[in-house]
Amino acid sequence: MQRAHRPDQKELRRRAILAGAAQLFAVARYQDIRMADLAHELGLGKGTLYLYFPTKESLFLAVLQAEMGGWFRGASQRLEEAAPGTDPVALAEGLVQEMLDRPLLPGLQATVHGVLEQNVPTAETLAFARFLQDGVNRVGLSLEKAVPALAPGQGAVFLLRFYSLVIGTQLMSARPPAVREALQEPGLHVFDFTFESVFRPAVVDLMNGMLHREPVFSASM
Amino acid sequence: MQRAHRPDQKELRRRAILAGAAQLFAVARYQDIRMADLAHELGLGKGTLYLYFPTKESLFLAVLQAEMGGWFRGASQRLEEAAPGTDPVALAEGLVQEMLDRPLLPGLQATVHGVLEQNVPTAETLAFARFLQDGVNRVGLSLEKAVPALAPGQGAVFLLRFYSLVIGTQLMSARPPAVREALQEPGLHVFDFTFESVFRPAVVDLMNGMLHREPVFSASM
Amino acid sequence: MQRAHRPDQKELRRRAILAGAAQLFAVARYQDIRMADLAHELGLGKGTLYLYFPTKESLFLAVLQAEMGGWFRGASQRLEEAAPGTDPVALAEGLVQEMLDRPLLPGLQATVHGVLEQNVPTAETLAFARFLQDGVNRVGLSLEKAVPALAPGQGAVFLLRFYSLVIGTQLMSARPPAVREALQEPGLHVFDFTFESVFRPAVVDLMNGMLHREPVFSASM
Amino acid sequence: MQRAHRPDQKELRRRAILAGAAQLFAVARYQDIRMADLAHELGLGKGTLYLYFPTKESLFLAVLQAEMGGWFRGASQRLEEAAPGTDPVALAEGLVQEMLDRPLLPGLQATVHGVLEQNVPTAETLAFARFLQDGVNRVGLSLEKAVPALAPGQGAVFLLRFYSLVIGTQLMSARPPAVREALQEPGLHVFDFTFESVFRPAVVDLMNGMLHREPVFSASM
DNA sequence: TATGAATGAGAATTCATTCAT
DNA sequence: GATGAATGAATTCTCATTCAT
Repeated sequence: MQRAHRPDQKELRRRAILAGAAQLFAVARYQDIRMADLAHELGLGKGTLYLYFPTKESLFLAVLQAEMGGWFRGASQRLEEAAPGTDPVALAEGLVQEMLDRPLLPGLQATVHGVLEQNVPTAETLAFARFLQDGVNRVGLSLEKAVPALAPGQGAVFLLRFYSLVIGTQLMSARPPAVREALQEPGLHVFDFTFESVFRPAVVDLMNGMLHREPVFSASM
Repeated sequence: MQRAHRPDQKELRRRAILAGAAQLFAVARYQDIRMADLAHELGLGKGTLYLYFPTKESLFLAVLQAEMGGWFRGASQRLEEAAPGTDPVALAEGLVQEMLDRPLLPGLQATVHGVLEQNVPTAETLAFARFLQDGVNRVGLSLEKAVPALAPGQGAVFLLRFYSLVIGTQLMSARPPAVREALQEPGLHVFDFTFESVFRPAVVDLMNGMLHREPVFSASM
Repeated sequence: MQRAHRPDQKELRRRAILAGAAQLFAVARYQDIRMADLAHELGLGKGTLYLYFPTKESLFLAVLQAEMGGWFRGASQRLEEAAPGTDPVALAEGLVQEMLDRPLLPGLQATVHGVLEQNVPTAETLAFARFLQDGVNRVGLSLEKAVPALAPGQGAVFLLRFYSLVIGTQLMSARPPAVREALQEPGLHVFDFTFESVFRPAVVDLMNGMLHREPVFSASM
Repeated sequence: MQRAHRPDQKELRRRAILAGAAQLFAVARYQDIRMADLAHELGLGKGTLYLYFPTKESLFLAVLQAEMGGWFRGASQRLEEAAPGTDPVALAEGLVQEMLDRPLLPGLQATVHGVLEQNVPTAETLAFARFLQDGVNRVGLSLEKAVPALAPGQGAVFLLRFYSLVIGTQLMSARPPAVREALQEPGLHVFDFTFESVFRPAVVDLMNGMLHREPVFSASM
C-alpha cells in the first residue's frame, strides 16, 4: 500500500478509513464489525488503522462525528434559509428529513450511547462533547431564530428531545432478524412500525407541544 | 440450601432470583453482571439459576417483564382512578411519576432493546411481545378514556413515543463514570441534565402536542 | 411410581432400567444420552437410577455385560451344537452372525473401551473382567473343541482378535452424519463399506489364516 | 516471541506446533489435553495456535495426518524395495513394524475415529478423506504388486482390516491406570497382552488367511 | 424407596491491540 | 509509515451426582 507521507495524504487516508467504516456500519452492527474486516475491506493492514485512530471506539466516534457534522450543517442551513414565518411544523419536518437522509445516523447514535464511550481517550471524549455542544448551540440558535415563539434555550431543549427520540425509536425498531420474524405473528400489531413512522409524527407533535404550553382544559389534577 | 419442592416454594425462589437480579442490575450493566455473581449473591449454585431460567437473557427479560408489569398496573390504575376531566398534562405527569418510581425500569428497557433478544427462545420472545401488546393496549385504552380528545389508537401511539423517550433519554443520561467526569469541564452545559429533567417536560410537551394538531401559523415552508 | 420392596421386584426394575438404557443407546451415543432422559423415558426419578447403579458408566457397563452375556451364550451354543467336522469358516461365520444379531453390541464395545472405564468402582471393573475372562474361556474352549486344528489357547486368541475387529470396524464405520455426508463426494470409494461388509470377510480370513500357518512361499524377507 | 513473517518461517512454526501436540499426545489423551497447555508448552499464546489451526480438532487431525503420511511413505517404500518373491508374511510384518515405529499412531487413529470429526470444517474432513483414499490406494497397489497372489483390490481390503485391528487392539490395550491395576488380580490372564502381542500375529494370520481362501475341510456347517 | 431440586467444575475460542520487522 | 503475527482475558451453560424431603 502506498505510504501517506504528506499531511494531506494522511488526511485523505483518514477519510478513506472513515468512509469504509461507515460502509460496513450500514450493513452490520458495531459489535459485529471486526477491525480486521475493515482493514481487509480497505486493502490495509490492521495495524495501519491504529496509526489513524487509537481505538475501535475512537474510529466509530469519528464516523458519528462526521455524520453528525453533516446533520448539523444541513439542519442549520435549512433553518437559516427558511422564509421568515415558516410553519414550525414544517421546520421540524425539515430536521426529520435531514435525519432520514442519513440512514446511518440513528444507528450510530444509538450505538455510541449504548456500547461505546468506554475505551475512548478522555481528550477525544471532550473534543466530541465540545463538538456536540457547539452543534447543538448553533442549530438551537438557528431554530430559535426561525421560530420566534421559542424562548431562549428552547432550541437546544428541542434538539435534546429530538435526539432522545432518534435513539429510542431506533433501538425499538432495529430488531434482530429472529425477533423480527417472531413478531410476524398475527395480533402483534403494536409492533407494526418503522423508525420513520414513529419518529416523524412524534417530532411534529413535540414541536407543536412546545408551542402550546397553556393547558387545554382548565381542570387541574 | 433449602429445596423448593412445592410449586409455591418454587415460585418464591423464582421471585428471589428475579429480585436478586434486579438488585445487581441497579448497580451494574447487564453485560457486567456474571451469572456466577448472581448465584453467589443469592447463596445458590450457578446451576440452580438455570433451573428457573433457560438463559441469562431470559432471566433479565423476566426482570424487565416484572417491572413493566408493575408500571402497566400502576399506570392504568392512575388513569382509571383519575377524576373525569382531569388535565391531560397531569395524567401524563402521572405516567412519568410511575416511571420514576421504578428507577430500574429505564435502564432495563434500554438494555433489552440494545443487548438482549439474542439468545431468548422464540416462544419467550413471543410471550414477551404479547405481554407488551396487551399492556400497551390496556394502558392505551385507559388513556383514551381519560383523555377523550385523543382519537382511537392515539393512546398506544402516545405510549410508543413515551417509551422511545424513556429509552433514548436513559441512554443519553446514563454516562459511564469516565465520561461523566470529563463532562464536568466548564462550558459543556448542554450536558447538564438528568433523566428526569429531560424526560418529564418532554412527555408533557408531547401530550400537549398531540392535543394541538392544528398548525399555529398559517404559513407553510 | 410403585416401590420395589421385594428382591425380585428390585431385580425387575433393574432389568427395566437396563432395557431402557439399551433402547436409548440404539439411537444415540453414550455421551449424548443423559441420565435425566433415561429416567424420564422410564417414568422414574433421576435419583432412582442411582439406587440401582452407582454411576452412569456402571449402568452402561451392565448393559454391555448383558449383551455380551447373550453373545457368549449364543456363541458357545452354536459351537457346541455344530456337527463334528463342521467347516471352521462356517463356525466363524456363525460367530459373526451372533454379533450381527445384536446390533447394539459393537457400539457398546467400542464405547466401553473408548469412553468408559473411568468412573467405575474397582469392584465392578473386576467383576466385569472376570465375566469376560470366563466368557472368553468358555467360548474359546468350545471353539477349540469344534475346531480341533486350533492349538490349546488359540480359541481365546481368536476371540481377542475377533473383538479387536469388532471394535475397530465399528469405530471406522460409525461416522457422524456430517462426515457421512462429506464422504458422499465421488472418488472416495475407500470409504464405501459398512460394519458387516468389512467385518464378516475379515473374520473368515482371520480364521483361515490361523489354520494355515505354514508359509505359502519358501522365500524369506 | 519471534514472529514468523516469511512463509518458510510460518511452516516451521506450524511444524513446531504439530510436534508439540504430538509430544503431549504421547502422554495424555486428546480430551485431557488443553489448548492452553499446548500453548504454554510451546511458549506461545493460546491465540497463536488458532492462527495456524482453526480448531483443536483440526490441529489433532493434522498431527494424525503427519503421522499417517509417514506410515504411508514408509510402508510403500518397504513394499517397493522388497525383493520379488518375498514372503507375504514378512511383508505384513514389515507393515506392522512400520506401525510400531510410530508409537503415537495407534492412539491417534483410535482417537480420531472416536472423538474427533465433530468440529472440523467440511473442507478439511474432505481433504483428510482424500489423503486417506490416496494413501490406501498407493500402499494397496504396492502391496498387490509385492504379493501377486492378491487379487486386484485386495490390497486396499487388507489395509482396511489392518486399520481395524490397529484401532480395536489399541482401544483394548490402552487401559486407564486404574483398570490396569485392577487387572493385576491373579486369574485374569486373558488380559495379559499388549498392543504388539495381539497385533503382530493377528496381522500375520490375516495375511495368511487372505492367501488361503480355499476351505480346509470339505465339510460344511 | 422414590424423588427431583441443588450443585459446580470445566475449557475452547474471539478479536482488539501491540510491536517486531 | 505499513504490516500482520502474536497475544490473552474473559464467561456461559451442561449434566452427573447428591441429598433433603
